[in-house]
Amino acid sequence: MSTSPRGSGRRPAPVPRIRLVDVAREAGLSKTTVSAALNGTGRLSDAVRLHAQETARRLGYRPNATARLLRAGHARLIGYAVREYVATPWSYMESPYYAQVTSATAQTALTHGYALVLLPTHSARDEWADLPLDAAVVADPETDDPLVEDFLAARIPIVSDRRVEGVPGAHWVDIDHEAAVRGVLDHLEAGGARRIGLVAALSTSLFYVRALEAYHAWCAERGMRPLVDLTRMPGNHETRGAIDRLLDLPDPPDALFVLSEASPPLILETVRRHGLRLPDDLLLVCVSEDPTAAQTDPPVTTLSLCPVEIATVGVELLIEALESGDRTSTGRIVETRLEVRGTSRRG
Amino acid sequence: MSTSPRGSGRRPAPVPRIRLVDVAREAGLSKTTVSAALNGTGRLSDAVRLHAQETARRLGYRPNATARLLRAGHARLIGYAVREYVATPWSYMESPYYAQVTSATAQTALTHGYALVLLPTHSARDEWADLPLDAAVVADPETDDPLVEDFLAARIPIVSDRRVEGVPGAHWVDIDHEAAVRGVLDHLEAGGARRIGLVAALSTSLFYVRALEAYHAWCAERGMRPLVDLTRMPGNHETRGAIDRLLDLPDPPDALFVLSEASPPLILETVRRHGLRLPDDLLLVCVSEDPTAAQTDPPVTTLSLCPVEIATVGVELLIEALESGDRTSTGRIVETRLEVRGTSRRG
DNA sequence: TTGAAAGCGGTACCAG
DNA sequence: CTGGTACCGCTTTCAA
Repeated sequence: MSTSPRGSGRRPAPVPRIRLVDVAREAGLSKTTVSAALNGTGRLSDAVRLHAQETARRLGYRPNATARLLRAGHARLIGYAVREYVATPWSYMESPYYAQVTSATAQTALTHGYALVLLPTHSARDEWADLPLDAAVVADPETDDPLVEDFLAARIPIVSDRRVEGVPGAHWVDIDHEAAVRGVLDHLEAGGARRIGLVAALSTSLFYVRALEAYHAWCAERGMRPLVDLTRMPGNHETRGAIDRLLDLPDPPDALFVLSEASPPLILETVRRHGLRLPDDLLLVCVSEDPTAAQTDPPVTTLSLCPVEIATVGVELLIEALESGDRTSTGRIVETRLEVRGTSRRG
Repeated sequence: MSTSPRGSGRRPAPVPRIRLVDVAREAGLSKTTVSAALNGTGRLSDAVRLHAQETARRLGYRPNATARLLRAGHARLIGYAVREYVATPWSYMESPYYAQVTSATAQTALTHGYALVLLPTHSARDEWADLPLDAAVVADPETDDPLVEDFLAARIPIVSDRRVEGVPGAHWVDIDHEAAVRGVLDHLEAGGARRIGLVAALSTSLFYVRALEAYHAWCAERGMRPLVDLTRMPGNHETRGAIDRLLDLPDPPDALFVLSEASPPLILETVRRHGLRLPDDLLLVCVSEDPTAAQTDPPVTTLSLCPVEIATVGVELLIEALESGDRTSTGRIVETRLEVRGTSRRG
């Protein structure tokens, strides 16, 4: 009989969970009527509606989400993966930058009625193939990222923070790296810097690559000798080593532009060990989203890559495409923001 | 006809997505056979299997995740919400503590084949009722948290980091607050502290409440005069104000135990503005998961609340319960860890 | 105003 | 070795 406990499953299955039919039977109504009563649809008499609702409540009925989704044809779920940032599969969360990207992504998705599913950094197809994703956000994809290609092949629209033109279903947000770097260098130059040292991570990350190019171009235009120290990885420890090397040079820089994400107060401490005062002896600008930058003495000037804007714009682009069903690629450039504070402002 | 494009949906619906039947028809086979071929189940001839697979590949077939889930009866999805930490709905991500809880939760879930869905801090039932959650992790629930009650009513097992005994479907991990606080105080006393000042946030959070109780009890046992400064909220700014007040006292403490999460290098800077050297003039222990604590000079002694262990144990408890179908409450106490570093070690 | 029945897209029995 | 068919739980015509 169809009323027998379903699924001769391997479990004891204490209470086989109340289904719509169970409520219907108990209430002496049909599935249809109960469904309509519970969803506020259809035209039912108040008495019947109330009776159905009451019965459902009494039995502790909860609709099966999966069944609804199957019917609805979408899950209102968006996948979220951070690529390339790969100390460990989830370490990106401890970076202020990604913390902001992640929370803003979740927030924006939510306001549009979508929930975010966290995907691991190294996710193969089978990690998400069983998830009913409507769309995906891929932060910092690699070039020809297989994850991206899989999503696209599955006709799951994506958004990434890397400009990609003309790929159907692929949307993007990006920043103008060159303008950002030049903005900082111009600012330092205006503050009196004659020799600007750059600390970056030796990474395939497009951000570093493009920023370095912009730096070299900017220096060349002025006949300024470039002065770069590349760490092998981002992070506090390596960054401090790089700063030490630069400041120990016989001809040390009078300004520092630190691209590799490091803790602002720690950078301050590192500089001070060399007996330098900021901003008098050295101008300093860091790329950082760490709010402590504003709380040190003096506060640290930072270049913000605007993770919140990137995430917000990206998700909106994505959802717009999703809900219009339009797979033509869209994209936007987001502005970076130079927060001028004490370490780069003299007098 | 059943072959007509489904769903006279309001969208243009460019390519109505390939279904299993489409592949079957194209391959001249039945749904069953194609399904078996693709899933590696059943006993099929190699020729047929290959043909089915090839056809599926050629048409770009992707199984519908929702339909599979409906059949499977579970979604392998775990909801994740952080409560009570409520500057803004997602701000917890910027705290090192929660960053670690979150990533460890995701990691552990993943290794057991579950994905994590981010739920907003203030989520009402309708925010997740349509999500096919198998279980949920609720970090820092409030007392009688409605979210918890909703999950339980929906027969969705949960785990939280608050001890709760005997509630079916509710599992927990917790730390021994009293032992943790006493451990720190004993350590400071052994280092020569005669008067230990405490900085905590005025919060309903159980952690602060229990820690304060333990502190007062410990002081009473020794006839030591308690010295507490409560900030209204956790965070760097308020914490520094509290430290300033304590150190400006006519009879200032010779040791500080900072419970309210604040950036270790910033705390160091604050103390130094009072002309104090660490650890000679002042011993310092902070509750913090911030890795920069180990990188300052001197490095800062911290009490770690072990977010990674809490998350790992919690998720394992949860999944064990989930997969055994056993709703009897389980729980575990996790040890905290005192990382003794330069600011509390003299000589 | 109510209910029967047809799907949503797969999977897994069995019978052939 | 293969395919018909029931079914997962719900929503939505459509007919009564």
